Amino acid sequence: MSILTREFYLCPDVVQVAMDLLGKHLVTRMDGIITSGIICETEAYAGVSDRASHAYGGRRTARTEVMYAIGGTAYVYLCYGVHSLFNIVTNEADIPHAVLIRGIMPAEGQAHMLRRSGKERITKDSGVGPGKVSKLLGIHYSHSGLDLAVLSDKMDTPGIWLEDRDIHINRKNILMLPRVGVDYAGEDALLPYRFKIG
DNA sequence: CGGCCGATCCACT
DNA sequence: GTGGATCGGCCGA
Repeated sequence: MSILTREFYLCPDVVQVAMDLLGKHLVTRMDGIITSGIICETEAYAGVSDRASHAYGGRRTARTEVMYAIGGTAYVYLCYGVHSLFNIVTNEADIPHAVLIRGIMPAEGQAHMLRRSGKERITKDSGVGPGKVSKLLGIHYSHSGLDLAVLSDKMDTPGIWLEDRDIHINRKNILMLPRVGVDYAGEDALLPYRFKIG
């Protein structure tokens, strides 16, 4: 087991990072409660040239400013007024690449996940859907800007990080698909920037 | 300041 | 398959 370090997130190829994240554990510590899931679906957002990205054209707003932070920073935003969507900023500072985490397979703390989601059982798709990822793991848009590579040692502060627990996903088992919900992006909506374990 | 709308989810038909 | 929920962010006036 090893915690993913800054080096992992600094990779200049956001598409590569999106694929490498499959099989990694996404772990949160909220109010001292640890929950985690194995990442099974991601989407890459390729910065200023990507019409689907919030940073397209170099746009900077109060919300998206964190996308310009150094790789390994959390970018979480509110979608449809209801869902917090969790992204991992990648690449060096001022290059606003990000990977949206679209799905996890619940691992540790499943009882807490059930409580957070109001469901009775964990099923195969309990953690599939970007809103559901955050719901299960207790991630809120107020956590935007958290550093995923340098953890606070205070148990009572929110913590989000990733772990490599030696799960290797063979490239042949990665499905490459168009991204979801980005029809407004014109030709970029067709890019195969969505990755899931097949 | 007002109005529109979204990198979604779920209940309901 | 469809539509409502729900509200912060973004843009135009």
